[in-house]
Amino acid sequence: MPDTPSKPSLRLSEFLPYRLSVLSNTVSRNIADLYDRAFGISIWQWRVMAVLGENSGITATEIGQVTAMDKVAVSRAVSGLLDSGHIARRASKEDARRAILTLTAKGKEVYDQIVPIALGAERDLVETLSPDEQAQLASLMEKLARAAEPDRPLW
Amino acid sequence: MPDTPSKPSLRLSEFLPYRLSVLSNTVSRNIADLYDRAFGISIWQWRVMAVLGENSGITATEIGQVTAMDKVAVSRAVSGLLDSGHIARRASKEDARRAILTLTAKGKEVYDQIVPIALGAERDLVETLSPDEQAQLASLMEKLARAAEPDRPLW
DNA sequence: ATAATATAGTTTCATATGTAACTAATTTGC
DNA sequence: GCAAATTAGTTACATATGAAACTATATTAT
Repeated sequence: MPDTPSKPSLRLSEFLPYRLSVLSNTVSRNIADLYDRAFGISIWQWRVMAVLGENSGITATEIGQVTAMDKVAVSRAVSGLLDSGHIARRASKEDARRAILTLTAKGKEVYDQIVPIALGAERDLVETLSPDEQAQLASLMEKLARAAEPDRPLW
Repeated sequence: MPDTPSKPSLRLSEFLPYRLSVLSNTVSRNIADLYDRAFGISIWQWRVMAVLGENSGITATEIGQVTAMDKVAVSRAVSGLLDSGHIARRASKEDARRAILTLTAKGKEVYDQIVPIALGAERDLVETLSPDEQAQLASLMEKLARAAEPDRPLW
């Protein structure tokens, strides 16, 4: 029996990269809207602040490594956050090329306000999943991330 | 016992929206690079072609609904694909505002070449998962998508 | 029939983003 | 100790993107 003409062999709506992209954009935009509207902070700026909240006093390059942002994106986010007074910068004593970044008091305040918003949004999302499913999700994403980028740093 | 100061209550690397975003961008960029390099087709153009490959003769607005692209993005992708001769446009007889879009012969050829590339890339990604895990992934993403966008069309 | 409203799609404008070129400081090799 | 190569970060330029204004057609209400 000859092959049936097998019309469309790709259904966009079931194509994993497409579904990932739509899901990710929807989720990120929903959350970013929250803190952008409240604090005028972009998604890239928030990532920088989030990293500094976890680990104060690191450099732009280190932020780039942790956040998967390229150095231009980091530079621009840092520049905006300096202007708005959310972070401060001082030159490293050991290496004058590097700049040590920290949250200012104002930055800490905003950070402390955004964290529960971000975590709440995440919770709204994952609480539709059972604890088992949440664990599955984490594991599956880890595997996919490793498959997509084999030389990825292990976090 | 007083609360411990609970340092960073948000770890970016474990924050689902962030992980989704990094994963999605990595995956999409990997695949888009393949057909961009080979055919000079952008990710938005590919989505338009993918929809027309599944369902020929629809309008820009319908493409936007199916692909979650806004109408400006569709308009630009369509414009580029018309220029490159991958799709054709004719006015609808019932409604002169609408334009009926179809893949040209050239567009079909390219479509038929990209489909296996895209599916192969998807397979490389998901074949690291067991069939069970693949089913879990689909189900989890469906639940998350519904939680992220409650009024989403059911596909 | 006609004025008001709505819809399909394009264009404009302002902003965001990525690549490459650049500046300044540091490290390496000799 | 110094020229060559690296590294941190910024700037410039070209392109991508999103929001809003716009054009043309179609629909609705009177």
